[in-house]
Amino acid sequence: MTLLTTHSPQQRLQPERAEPSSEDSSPEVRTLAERVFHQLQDAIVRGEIAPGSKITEPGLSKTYGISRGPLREAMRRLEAHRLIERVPHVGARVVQLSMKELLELFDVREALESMAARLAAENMTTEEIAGLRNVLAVHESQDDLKRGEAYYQREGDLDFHYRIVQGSHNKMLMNLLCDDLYYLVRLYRTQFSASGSRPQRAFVEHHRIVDAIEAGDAELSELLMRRHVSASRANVADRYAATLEHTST
Amino acid sequence: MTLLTTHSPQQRLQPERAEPSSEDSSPEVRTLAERVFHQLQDAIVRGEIAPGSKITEPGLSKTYGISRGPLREAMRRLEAHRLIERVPHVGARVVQLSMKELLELFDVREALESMAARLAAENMTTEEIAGLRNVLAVHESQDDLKRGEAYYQREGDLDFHYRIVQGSHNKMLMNLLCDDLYYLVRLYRTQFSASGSRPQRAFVEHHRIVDAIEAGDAELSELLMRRHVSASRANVADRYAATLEHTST
DNA sequence: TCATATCAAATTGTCGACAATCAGAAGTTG
DNA sequence: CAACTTCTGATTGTCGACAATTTGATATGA
Repeated sequence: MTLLTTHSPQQRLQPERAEPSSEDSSPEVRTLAERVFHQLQDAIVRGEIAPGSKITEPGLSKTYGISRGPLREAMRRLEAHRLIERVPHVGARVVQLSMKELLELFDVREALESMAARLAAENMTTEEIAGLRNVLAVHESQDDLKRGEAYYQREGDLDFHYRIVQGSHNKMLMNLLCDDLYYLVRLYRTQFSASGSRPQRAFVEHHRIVDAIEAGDAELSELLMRRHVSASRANVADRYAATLEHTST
Repeated sequence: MTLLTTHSPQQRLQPERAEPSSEDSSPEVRTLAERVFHQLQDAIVRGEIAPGSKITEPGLSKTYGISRGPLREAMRRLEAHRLIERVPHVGARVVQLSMKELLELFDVREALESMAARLAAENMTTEEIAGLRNVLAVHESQDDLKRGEAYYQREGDLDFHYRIVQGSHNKMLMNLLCDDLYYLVRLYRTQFSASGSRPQRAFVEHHRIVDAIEAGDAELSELLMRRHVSASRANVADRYAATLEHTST
């Protein structure tokens, strides 16, 4: 399923673009380093490269058919995004997640996303709010169809948070959350594979948040988003504690 | 007190460096790419490389006496830290700051540092708190000596915030604030060179925050830190507005 | 048998050279 | 004289090769 883009000696930047799903060519795929960065990012987040596994430059170089130069630049970017860990003269491996770090990530998200919700209540346009409501509608209908299924709920949930961050109109916040942390969130979700969680309650919370944003109530938006993330964190922590007790007892 | 690990038996580059201020050799200077990354980071933050100026690979390569390979990796890291901006096939330039982005940075700091203060109140050890108080003492004595002077107050202020973030014992928070944002804060301070600000009031606020942390009052610590950062932001915004009116009127 | 020292294979770090692309100067034409 | 085209110079992107370092395996000794 991994679409291998054969180098295409001709065809520099044909205006034809058909793939709607693969978004690896929209922003910056004019260089090999950028392309392999996005490919590796996807592969890691999807779990196609095992977490904790060592990745070697000659190996990847051969796999992706490029030289080690651009590859190393891509790895440097992955390192900066905390998706891989490197040790000089030793090598790199896909980041390995601990429950402690996952909870740390939730704390950071709570801080940043509550701020995002506050700013969104102040700055979001009516069009953006409409789009946000639409996301909730799609989200909900899909949940009607397949209620236990968590996959679509997954992306829908991220899409919801994503749009609120965009609505903050704060570029720095957008970069931090969307470019850095959300990839980590996806990684954690695939690694702790299940962690499906409280869909109904999350729905209600999402709606309340949008209501507050639409009303322009910055304080309430912030508070609700803080609680929403905090509840997710508590849910994950509880499940983890239950797992521990279950195995030990 | 930064432990210098003298490695280099050959020592190709500068045989001796006596600068006590340059702390470029503590964590990871085993490779040229790491070294030039820290050197460039310092040079940019200090304003030695003009903001907005275009930086060219052959130029830097010659300046630092290394090949373009490691240099490009260093630049990729600088790009990830938002200290330079790159355009494929065109070039890179030192980031140019706008007041809008500075205010955005303050919003992000407000969110993250208030969370850090909350966690610090819960997790900081007595030794760490003692160190924090010591920073305030040094801070204050220097202010007694040279009250108008803002330079030492500068670093002292950052040191204060730095230690609280460390005290949160949240690695992700530490990385985000200390490795990414604080370099941006320094850069903004040198670019908006003055922005000396309300030292007395900041002193009081710092003390109150430490009091709350020492008392283990997480909620209060968070609130005070939020107000502290918010006040700094307002101060900068006011000065900027005044500057605008002054020039236009 | 276990511990230590030596060594070899593989991997990472670095370099110089070539190809692709862009920005600006020069020239041409209406 | 202005606008467009062409071209040249420089810069960026990519590659393959060499040097430096690490890891694990082998051999040696107590």
